[in-house]
Amino acid sequence: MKIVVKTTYGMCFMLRLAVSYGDNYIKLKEIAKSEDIPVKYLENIVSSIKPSNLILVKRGAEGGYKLSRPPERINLKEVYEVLDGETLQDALVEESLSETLNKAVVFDLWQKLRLKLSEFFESITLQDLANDYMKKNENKLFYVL
Amino acid sequence: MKIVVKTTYGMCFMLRLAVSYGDNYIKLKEIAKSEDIPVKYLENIVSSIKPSNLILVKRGAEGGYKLSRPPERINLKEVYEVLDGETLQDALVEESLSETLNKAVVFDLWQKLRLKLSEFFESITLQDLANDYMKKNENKLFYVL
DNA sequence: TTTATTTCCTACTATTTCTATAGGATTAAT
DNA sequence: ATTAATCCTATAGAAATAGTAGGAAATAAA
Repeated sequence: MKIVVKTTYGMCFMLRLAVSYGDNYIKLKEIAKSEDIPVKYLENIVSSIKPSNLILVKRGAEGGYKLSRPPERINLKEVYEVLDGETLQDALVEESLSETLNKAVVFDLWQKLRLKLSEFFESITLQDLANDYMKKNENKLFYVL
Repeated sequence: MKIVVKTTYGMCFMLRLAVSYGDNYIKLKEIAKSEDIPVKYLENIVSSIKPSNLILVKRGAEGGYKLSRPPERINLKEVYEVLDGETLQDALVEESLSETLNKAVVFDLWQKLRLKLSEFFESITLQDLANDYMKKNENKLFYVL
């Protein structure tokens, strides 16, 4: 069970939009550069975020992205689910496997696990992450001085 | 984030040993058959479980496997970690990614998630699973009659 | 209206991981 | 000895991951 790079990149992107909430549209290229993410790869990732309506887009020159809602009203479950491609409710299940009694028990276990994950992500908002970011940034500045 | 088939198969195998705890050594072939798992694949999986010392092996004719401890003294964290190949503590992290401030925040998030997963698995024993199995089996028999 | 800039879309590719399969070596009971 | 089981190494096809590439469409500014 792994968190793939795509999910980390996507979460970083959303975090950046959260930190900059209230500003103008943020350019993808800018984020890719400061976060050290391949531009073209981030484009792919963001294109998978768009259908969720979590972000607003402005195309063309001086375009970019911003959150469609205040970060305190976006929880990480929404973000995670769109990045991971499936809802946490349905995830983890292997449809292809035959049903035996043991497997049924184990699938029930995976179901409980899913619920835990769901609760975890739902309990955190993008604003919480942004706050963590601010805190880390302060510490960083402190050590530089 | 997905649970791979190997983990499901491995958990089924351990559950079967838990249900049969107290009996003689159980043959892999037998488990593979009743659980509808490819024999050779299960051999591979079990060979990755062995180093954990969660199971005892008897080679040769009339050989097989059994749990090395009572199922109520084996928690699923131990089982999961050996199946997944790494400890939940260290899992999920992408070493290769460069460190930016955003990534640091997101990695902290993954760390918290790890902790949740760890707690979840640690709170359940193989005996708990075996009890679930028994319960399901009773219901099944009930409906057959 | 042209140019520069930015997102959007489709396709491709290399690498890794997953899911097995194959064949035989080793071990132990009968 | 024979049979039955685990053990070991190697291989291979399929799928997912992590990107790359090239240009089309949209928009702002000159």
